[in-house]
Amino acid sequence: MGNVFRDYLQNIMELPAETLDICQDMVSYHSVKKSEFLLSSGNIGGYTYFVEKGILRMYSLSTCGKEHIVQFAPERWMVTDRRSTYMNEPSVYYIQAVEKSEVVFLQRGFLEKITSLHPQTSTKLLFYLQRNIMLMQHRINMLLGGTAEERYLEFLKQYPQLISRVPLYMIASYLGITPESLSRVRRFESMRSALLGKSNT
Amino acid sequence: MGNVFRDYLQNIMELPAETLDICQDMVSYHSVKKSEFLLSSGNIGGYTYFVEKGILRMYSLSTCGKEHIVQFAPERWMVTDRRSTYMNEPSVYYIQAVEKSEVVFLQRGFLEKITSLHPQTSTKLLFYLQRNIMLMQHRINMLLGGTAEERYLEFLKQYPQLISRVPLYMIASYLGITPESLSRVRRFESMRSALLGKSNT
DNA sequence: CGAGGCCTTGACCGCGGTCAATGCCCGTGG
DNA sequence: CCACGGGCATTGACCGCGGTCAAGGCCTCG
Repeated sequence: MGNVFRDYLQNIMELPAETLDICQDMVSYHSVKKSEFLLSSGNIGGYTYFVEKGILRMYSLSTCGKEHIVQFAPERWMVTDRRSTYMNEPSVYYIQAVEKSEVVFLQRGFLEKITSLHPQTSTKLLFYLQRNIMLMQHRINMLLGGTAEERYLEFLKQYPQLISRVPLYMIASYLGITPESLSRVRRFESMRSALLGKSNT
Repeated sequence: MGNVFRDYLQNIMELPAETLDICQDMVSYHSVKKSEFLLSSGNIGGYTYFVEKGILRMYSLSTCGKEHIVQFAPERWMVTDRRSTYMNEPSVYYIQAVEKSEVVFLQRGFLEKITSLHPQTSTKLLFYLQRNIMLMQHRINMLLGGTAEERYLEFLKQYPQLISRVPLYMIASYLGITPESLSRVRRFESMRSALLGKSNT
């Protein structure tokens, strides 16, 4: 198992090393190649994925063949289709590596086991989920209200690390617009900053 | 405190009555009138609201004065601006009664207290939050992909109880479209079902 | 060096937003 | 009991943002 994950559990989740050792057998460490799939639509998701290095994305495929990215998971994020994993239903999502990644696979029930072994962790875990919900609320708010341009600017603000690492057509899909549209928005942006003087360094 | 809430904690959350009694002072029961506000933008949210009867909605106001409904909370749902309540920041949301409602106010930290008193509850609580995230994932998916019509039909499927109780302009706002647009969609729907014969009873 | 993936550009078009007017329902008060 | 008024839903005319389609350029990788 990777050290990033150990670190995360011990420092962020405040989980003692011993508890972690007990659960060793519920986690495993994998290298995944760019574009490799960890979950495909139709299958049942058995794992939650913790990203040590790289980026995963979770997306669905609409009937007309379009990808909709529900979530990016860069370093220290977790991703899973909760419906599939917890309800034991076939997933409607794909989880795929955007770049070569190092990923910790957490077996279904791992987090529950940890909280039962060490109840104090549940506070942290609840907090993590709350944060997750917060972010999703905010995103819904954006999708409801913002124009293509506003959403793009908001994305830049919130995930500056991602723009350079994720292909634009995926970002477009995350924002709910087409690559063409994103391209137009970006042109306007660069024209604008050119006019205002090159105050961007 | 209302019985619905007691029921919910004891049967769904499997919380023993004694534990609940210890926390009595962290909850309070209120009747709220239609259109009354429980939280206004700019204030700090101190409570999570559990709806015993009625419907609450949480929404934001965009700069151009438009409402965006993040969530409806009918009977047995909880609603709160997690960012504000847990980060102690002024909220950007409003929480308002859609109809006359009976609401239990849970003080910040109530749920945490419960899980610390009775750790088994955390599993249930985690489950509740997971469910919440699941639903939001699904909604994001809809907002990303669906046309106005698809979103409306999906809403009908998921929340049939709400259409008759919530004014259409709020549903439009929840779907991220204008009332005019929703009206057009509904006309098409009724024309369609008229043509196909009145197989709708 | 070739091929394929990604980004951009332009022309066109349609969904859904905007604005304005009308209708409908219902609660309130004279 | 009826008249009035205000909130909500609907309709129509118009328009613009962003989607679609097709083509071209560029970079990377085999």
